[in-house]
Amino acid sequence: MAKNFSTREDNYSQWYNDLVIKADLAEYSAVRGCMVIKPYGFAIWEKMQSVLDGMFKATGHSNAYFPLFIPKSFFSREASHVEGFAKECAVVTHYRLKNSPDGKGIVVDEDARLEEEYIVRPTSETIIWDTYRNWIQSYRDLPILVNQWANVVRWEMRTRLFLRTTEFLWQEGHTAHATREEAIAETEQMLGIYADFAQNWMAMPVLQGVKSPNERFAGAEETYCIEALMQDGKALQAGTSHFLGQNFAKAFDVKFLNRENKLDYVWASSWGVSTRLMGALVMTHSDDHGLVLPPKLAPIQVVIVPIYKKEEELQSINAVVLPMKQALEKEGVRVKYDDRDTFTPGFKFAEHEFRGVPLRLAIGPRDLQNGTIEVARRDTLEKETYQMTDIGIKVRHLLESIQSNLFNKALTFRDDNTRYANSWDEFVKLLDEKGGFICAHWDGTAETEQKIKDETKATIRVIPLDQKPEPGKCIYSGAPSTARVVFARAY
RNA sequence: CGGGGUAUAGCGAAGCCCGGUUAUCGCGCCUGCUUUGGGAGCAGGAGAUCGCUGGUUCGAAUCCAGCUACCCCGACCA
Repeated sequence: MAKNFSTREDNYSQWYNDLVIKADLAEYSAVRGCMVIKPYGFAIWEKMQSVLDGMFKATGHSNAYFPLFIPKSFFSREASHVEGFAKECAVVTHYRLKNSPDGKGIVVDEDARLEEEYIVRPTSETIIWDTYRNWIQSYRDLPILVNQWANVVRWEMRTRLFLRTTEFLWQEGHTAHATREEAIAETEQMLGIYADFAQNWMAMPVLQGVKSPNERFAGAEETYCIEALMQDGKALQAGTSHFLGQNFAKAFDVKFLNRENKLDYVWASSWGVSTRLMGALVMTHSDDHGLVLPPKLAPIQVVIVPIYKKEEELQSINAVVLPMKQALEKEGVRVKYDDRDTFTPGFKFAEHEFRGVPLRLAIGPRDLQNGTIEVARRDTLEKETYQMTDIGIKVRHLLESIQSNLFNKALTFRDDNTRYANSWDEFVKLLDEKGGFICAHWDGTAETEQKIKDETKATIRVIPLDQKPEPGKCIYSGAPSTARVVFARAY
């Protein structure tokens, strides 16, 4: 499997593509820019979904579902929203096909043109706020805390598996509140949930903060984000949470009577993470031997490989493994017993390694004799032979150890690749030679940010929430600045 | 949309310049035997309208024209 597999050093983006395809996460489809997420890849996404969904429910949110199609007119209601998405919308114009007059194939029936064209949702704020108008009359109807799991379409010019596909899967939360403070609190709470998920489940350290006006969501007053650093030194936005102010309430005329019996517009938030997280997961931990998965999200946490020559040997191995597997499963460990007789042990080792299974247990005649089992961990590639007794406890400890090791490794990497620049020359040099996060002073203007982007391709990834006040001068304009922001080249 | 490239078996390639029987190789796939503690070996076998359409020719994967699709680089982006 890992034969003819690129290394990170050699060609990072080739390495990423090879990995996604050869680890069986996804493949290209017949549709340009759209991928097929394969069962193994989808199992990871399902795990992410179920954990996040639990977190949303635990904070009082409910799931609902809104239409895939959005009337074109809805989009023009909120000016900056249209501007942000107009260039990447797929549009439905007809609702019928007919046999081609020349008898060859099938054509669009021009008589079946839609009165009003539909946009395939690139995001659902407009249809949802049009709906909320009917749901909200009084402060007693608030807050509305709704999430939907859905697919969206954004017609990107260039696509990459998981990181940027024309159609992708995500969740989008849309909440409505009686006060500004409450909406902001919701926005920040969800950012916290994303950070928690990224760090404690994906083992991926993230910076939390807000976007500069240039990078803000179309229609938001403030965009919060979690930002991660990939192994090639490029930043990846892993999740966003928007404080929408009253922009959509005003655009869709959503008002409520407050406690003082006065009409007011509703305050809003929206927040989302997508299948892009899969790309983030791959690029955070994987190595030149293939995928590396944090145990908490791995579809298979432990694989057991029997080693035998004769059928009788397999029988005696089964007698030990099957009860052990059951015991592990009882403790909540996801175990696969790979007893396929059509592949050699060596092949299975390589395959599970490539697919990122955190722990591999191998057991053969020698182990049976000695009461031992060979344990190999994917993150360090270390192999060790343990006594069979109490293997359940050891496995659980090892899984925990792998989970925290992956996080610590990624954190060390990020720390090693976070640097300070105090002059323009230094900034450009660091960017070109090292990449990574660069903390620097910025004068706070969109013009300066744009110029920096034009000249270096670096953008302000995040203005950290825990930003420390520090007087300084903007690296580009020299104008005074009160604190550093984080720059990087990004996906 | 601009610039560059590619299209031959499930995948990756050779053949094309210089037209000539049955289109070649590796991986993968199928069958059998031997194997099995890091990607097994041997033997046999299946699998291709050479991207599409038309032209030149006795004869086209190969030459010519048109079309289509995909990839890479740039402008847009979670």
